Amino acid sequence: MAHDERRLQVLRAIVQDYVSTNDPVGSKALAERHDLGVSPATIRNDMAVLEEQGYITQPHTSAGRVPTDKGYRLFVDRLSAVKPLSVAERRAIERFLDGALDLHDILSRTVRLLAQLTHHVAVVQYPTLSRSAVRHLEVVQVAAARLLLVLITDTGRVEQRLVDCPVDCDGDDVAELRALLNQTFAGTRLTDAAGRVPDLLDTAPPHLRRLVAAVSAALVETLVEPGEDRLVVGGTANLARVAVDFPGSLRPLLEALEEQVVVLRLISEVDAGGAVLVRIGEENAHEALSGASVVSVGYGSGDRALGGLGIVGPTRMDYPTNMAAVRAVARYVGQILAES
Amino acid sequence: MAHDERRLQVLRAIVQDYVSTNDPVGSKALAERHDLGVSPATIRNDMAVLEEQGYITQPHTSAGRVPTDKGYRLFVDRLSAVKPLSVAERRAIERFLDGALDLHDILSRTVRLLAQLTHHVAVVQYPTLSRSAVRHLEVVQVAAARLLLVLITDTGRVEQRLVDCPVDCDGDDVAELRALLNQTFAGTRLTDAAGRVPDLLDTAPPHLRRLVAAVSAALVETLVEPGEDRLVVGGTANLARVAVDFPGSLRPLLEALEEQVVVLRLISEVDAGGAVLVRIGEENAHEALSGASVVSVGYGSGDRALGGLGIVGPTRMDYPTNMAAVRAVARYVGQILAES
DNA sequence: GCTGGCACTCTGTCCGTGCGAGTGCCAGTG
DNA sequence: CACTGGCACTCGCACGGACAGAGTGCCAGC
Repeated sequence: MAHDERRLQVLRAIVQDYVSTNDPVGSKALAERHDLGVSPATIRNDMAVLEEQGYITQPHTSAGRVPTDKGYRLFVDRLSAVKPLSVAERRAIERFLDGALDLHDILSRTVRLLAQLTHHVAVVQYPTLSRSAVRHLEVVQVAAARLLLVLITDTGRVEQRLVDCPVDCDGDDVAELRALLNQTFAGTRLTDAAGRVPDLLDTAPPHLRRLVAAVSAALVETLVEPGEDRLVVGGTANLARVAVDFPGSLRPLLEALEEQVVVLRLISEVDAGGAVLVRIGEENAHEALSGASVVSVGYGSGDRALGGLGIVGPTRMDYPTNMAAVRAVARYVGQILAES
Repeated sequence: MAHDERRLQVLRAIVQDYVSTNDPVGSKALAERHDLGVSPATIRNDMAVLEEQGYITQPHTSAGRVPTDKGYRLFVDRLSAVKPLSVAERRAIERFLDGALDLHDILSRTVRLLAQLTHHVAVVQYPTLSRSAVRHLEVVQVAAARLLLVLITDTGRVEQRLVDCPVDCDGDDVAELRALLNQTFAGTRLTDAAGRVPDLLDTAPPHLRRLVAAVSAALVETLVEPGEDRLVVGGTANLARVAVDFPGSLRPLLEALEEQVVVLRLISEVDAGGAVLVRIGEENAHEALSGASVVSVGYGSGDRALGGLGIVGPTRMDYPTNMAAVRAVARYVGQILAES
C-alpha cells in the first residue's frame, strides 16, 4: 500500500522537524518543507490516522503534532537511516582518545568526547569486574594486622580493599602470601576465582592458613559485590541546554544520574550482538527517566563485552546521529582497551 | 556607637531573612520579625545608609533590600555565630563514613554526606599527590616491552601508568626492578622522589639501567603532573532546587563543575590554620561562579593537609550552618584517613 | 535621634481582546 | 476512490490597561 507508506513518510517528517525545531509541526509546514507530493489537507488525514494509532499527539487542540514515545520507537526501528559520522568527527574521536595514560583517563576522556559529540549527558560503565580476569594481586602491609589488597585486572581496572588479619604478620608472610595468591589467581576470570579458594586453602602452608582464609574471603567479597560497578558521568551541563524538554525540573533526572544504580542498570544491559539499544521515555520504566531516552551499546575488546556506554537525553533527540556516535565511540574504546 | 551597632544588627537580620525566604526584605517585615526595638521608619534610615555603603541593594525601586556580596562578606566575617551541628547530624556523619572500604569509597561517601547535610553541591579533592608519601610501588608486565606501574600512597590513593620499555624484559628483570624501586622510594614524600632518581640510577645494576631510567622518568612525570589532582563532585541535583538563584541558566555553573580545574583551584587553596574559607560571588573571580559561593576547608590527618573539600552554592546560602557542616565533615574524614 | 504619616513609585497580576496557527469536515474533481 | 481547496471553529498566546500591594523617601513633630 502506497497509502501506508506515505503515512510513515509523514511520521518520519514529523519526527525530523520536531527534533530540529522543537515546535509542534502542522500540516502546512510539513507540506512545504518535505516533498510528500500531496496537499496539506491530505496530510491532515494521515495525521489523524497516526494520532488514532498513537504515534503522534497534539499538545493543545489548535497546535501541531508531536511524536509520542511509540512514534519515536517506530522511527528508530523502521524509519531512520544510519547517519555516518563526518570525517572531522572520526578524527576528533581518534585525537581525543589517543594518549590516555590509564583506565580512569581513558574513561573520562571517553565520557567527555561522547558528551561533546552528542551534546547530551554521557555515561560510561567501568569494565565489569565479573567479565575481567586477574592480572596481578598485590598485598601491602599497612599495619601489624592490616593489609591492603590491590587487584589489577587485565582491563587495567584497579580495585583495593583493606583486610583485617586474624593475626599479626611479618614481611616474609606477606611476600609468601603475595606469591601464593598470584600463583593461584593470575589469569583466572574473576567469576571463577571463588571456586579456587578451597584449592588454595589446601595448598597453603599451615602457618599461613588463617591469613590466606581472611584475605581470600575479602577478595571474593570484592569480586561478587555487584554494587561495585562504577559509572563515569559527564556532560550534565548539556541538560541545561535542553531544560525546556523537561517540564518542571531537571532535578529528578540529575538525581537519577547521581544515584547511578538506575542508569547503571540501563547501560549495562547491552545487546549480545553488539547492536545499539535505544530506550525511549516510558520504556525506561523509571519515573525520573520518563521524558528521557537512553542510547547505549556494549564496548569491549574482541568478542568480550566489558561494559556499556551511552547517552541520556530528552526523547526529542536526533536518534540517527547519536546512535552513530555512540557506536563509533564504543568501537574506539574497545580498540584502545585491547591495546593497553 | 550604639548607632553603628544597630545598623549591623539590621544587616544581619536582612541576611537571615533573605536567606530563608528568598524575598527582598522590607523595613516593616524586619521590625515585625526581629526585636530591634525601633520602628520601621528608623530601620529605613539605617537601610539607606547600608545601601550607600554597598552592603545591600534593592532589585527594583519599590522592592525590599537584598544583601550584596559585600554584605554577605561582612555577615560572614563579623555577624555570624558558629552554629553547632545537631546530635542527629553528628551521628549521621559517623554512620555515613563508617564502614568505607577504600579511598574511593570514603571520598564518594563524603561527598554524598556533605551534599545531603548542606543541600548544596559538594566537592572533595583527592589527597594531593605532592603531600603524600610512597607506600608501595608495583610493577606488572603487560607485554614484552610494556609495564604497568602502580603507585600506592600512604593515603590509600592508587595511581597507575603505562610505561613503554626501551627493551624487552623478563620476569626476573621485573622482580628486580620492583625491589629496587621500593627500596629507593618507599616512605619518601612524593615531592622528594624526583631527587632520588640520580641516586637510583647509580646503584642500579648495568643490565637494568635503561629500564630503570624509563620507569623512573614515567614515575616522576606522574608525580609532577599537576593536572592529575582529581575532584569528586556530588549533589548537583541540589542545583535544580536553587535554580531560581541563578538567573538565566545553570549551565555555566554545571560546566565549571565539570571542568573541575576552576573549582579545584578554589578548593585546594586552603587556609594553613585550618579555618573554613568562604568565597562569595565575585570574589571567586570567575564568571560562571559570580552568583555562587564556595565554602571550603582543608582536611588531613594530624597536621598534614591532604586536600580540600567544600560546597558550592548560591551566594544566598545559610553560611553559619554550612560552614559548621563543612568543618565537621572535614574533621571526620581526616580521622578516617588517619586510621586506614 | 526616633517616630508616625503621607505621597509616590514600581512590580506583579488579572482580565479582556485580537491575532494566528492549526484542525476537522465537506463538497467537488480527476 | 483518493486527493484537494475552502471554510468555520477552537485554542493558545501576546498585548495592553487597570489595580492592588509592598516598599520607599521625606517631613514635621516629639
